[in-house]
Amino acid sequence: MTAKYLQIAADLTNKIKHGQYKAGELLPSEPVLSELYGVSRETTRKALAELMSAGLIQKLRGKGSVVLDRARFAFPVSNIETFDELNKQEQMHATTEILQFNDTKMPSSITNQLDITEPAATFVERLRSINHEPIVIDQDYILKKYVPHLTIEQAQKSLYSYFERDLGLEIDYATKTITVEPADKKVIQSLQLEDTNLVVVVRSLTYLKDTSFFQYTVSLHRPDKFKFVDFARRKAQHGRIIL
Amino acid sequence: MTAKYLQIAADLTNKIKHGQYKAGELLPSEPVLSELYGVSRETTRKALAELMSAGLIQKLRGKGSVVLDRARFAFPVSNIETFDELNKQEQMHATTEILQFNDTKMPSSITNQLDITEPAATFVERLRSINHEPIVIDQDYILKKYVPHLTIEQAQKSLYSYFERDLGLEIDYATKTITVEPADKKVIQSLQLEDTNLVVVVRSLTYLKDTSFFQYTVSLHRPDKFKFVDFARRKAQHGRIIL
DNA sequence: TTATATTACTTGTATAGACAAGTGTCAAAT
DNA sequence: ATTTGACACTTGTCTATACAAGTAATATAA
Repeated sequence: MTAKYLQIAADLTNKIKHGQYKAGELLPSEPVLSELYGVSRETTRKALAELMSAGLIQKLRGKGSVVLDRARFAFPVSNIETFDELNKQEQMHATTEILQFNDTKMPSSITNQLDITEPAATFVERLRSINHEPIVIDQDYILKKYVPHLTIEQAQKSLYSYFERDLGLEIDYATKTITVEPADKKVIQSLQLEDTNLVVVVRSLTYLKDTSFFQYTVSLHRPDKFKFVDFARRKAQHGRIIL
Repeated sequence: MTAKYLQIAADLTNKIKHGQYKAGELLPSEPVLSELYGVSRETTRKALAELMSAGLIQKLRGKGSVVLDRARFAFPVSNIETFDELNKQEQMHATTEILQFNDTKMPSSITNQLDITEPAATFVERLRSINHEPIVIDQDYILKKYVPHLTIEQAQKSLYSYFERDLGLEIDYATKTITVEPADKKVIQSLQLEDTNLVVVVRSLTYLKDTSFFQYTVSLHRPDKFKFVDFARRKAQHGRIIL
C-alpha cells in the first residue's frame, strides 16, 4: 500500500499532465484539496511538496499554488532515464549493440575512494544508436555482489528493469559528473565522429537505498547529440558547475 | 526570524561539515534530536528532510540517518554558484572583463515561449579568467522591469549579490540546458581555443519566487575547463539527458 | 479621493499524539 | 544448534489543532 500523499501527488501530476489544471492557474487551496481527497491538511501539503520539488508547481504564500509552464519542456521526456524506455515511448528506431561483455574488477579510480570490500564486477560496453546513427557508448561496471548472474541477453534489453523488477534492487541516488574530453580512436570510430575528437563524458556512481554502492557508469556521448536539462531550486542545490 | 527547522538543518549541516558527525555514522535518532533541540519530532523530521534532499544524509527506516560520504566532494565547492563567491573562497586570481554592456531586448527565442509583456533588457557580456586563463564567457539578458538601473560597476562585481542584497529580489528557481556547440571566431579568440571550435553552452532561465521570469543567461565554457557535478535522487527527477 | 483598517482568504510553522513498519537483540522453544 | 517470538528501538504516515504571516478585496475614516 503506497502512502496517501504519494497517491494524491500522482493524481495531481496526472491532472496537470492532462491539462485539467493548466499552466498559470492556481490549484484548489489546501483545505479544499484536503476535503476533496478526504485527508488532513498536512497530508495534502506533503503531496504538494512533491510537485514543488519536481518543479511542477510553485507555492505562493497568501495566494496559492500555481502550475508552472515548465510542463511544456519537461513532460515529453519525463521519467525517461534509460535508453530502453525511450525506445518504447518514442517512435524511434533505437538499437543496442554489445561491444564487450566480461568479468572484471571495479576500476581503481573508484575503489580508491569508496573502500569496496568485493570489487568483482561485470563489465558491459554497449553502443546505442537511433535511426542507424550512433549516439552514445555506455560502459557499465556492475558489482557481482548485488548482480551475480548478469547475462548478455539482459544487457541487450534494459539493465534497470532487470535490477529493479527481477532482482528487487532499490536504486535510490547517484552522483554524476559531466565533462568534455578527447576520445581514443576506437571511440571516435564507433561514434563516427568527424569534425572533432571530443566526447561528452557522463560518469555516474549509483547507490542503493541502503547506501551501498553498486554500479559505475561511463557514458560517452556524441557532442552534437548531447543535451542535458536541469531544473534547480536556489537553495536545495543540485547540479553545480565547477571551474 | 527564520524557522526552527531551518536553523536545526543549518546546525546539523555545520556539524557534519566540521566532522562532528562523520561519514558512515548514524545521527542521533529523531526523538533524541528533538529532545536536544527542544522541538517536536515533526520539526526535527523537517530539518532532516532538508539534509536528505541536499544529499548529506540517507534515512534508513528502522535504523537511523547515515551521514553520506558525498560530503567530501560537495563541500569544497558547496554554495558556490557565482564567479564572485568562488573568487573570495578559493585562493585564485580571478578576473572579470566586460566585453559588452548595452540596452537591448530579450531574444525572440525566449519571448516566443514565455509571453513577456516588457522585453526591454540590459545585455552584459563578460569574460571570466582564472590565473590569466580565460574560462567562460557569460552573456546575460536582464529584464529592465526588475532591474532598471544596472551599472557597469555592478556588472564588474557580482550581479547576484546586487540583485538579492541591494534590490531584494528573491531568486528561486531556474531551468538549465547543457549542450556542446561550435563557437564563432570571436568566442574562439576570447577563450583562446586551440584544438577545437567546440564550447559547452549552458543556457539558464531564471525565475523569482513569484514565478516571474527575469533573467536569461548563456554561458560559453572552454570544454577542457568545464565540469558539472550533480546529485540526483531516483524519484524527484532533476538533471535529465535528452537524446 | 485617498489612505487606513477590517476581513476573509491563502500558505508556513509548530505541536502532541497515534499507529504502521522495518531492524536488531536476546530469550525461549524446538 | 536453530528457529521462533517478544521486545525495544528506529523511521514512515496521518490526524487534529493552533497560531503566524502574506494577499487581496472591501468597507471605513480622513
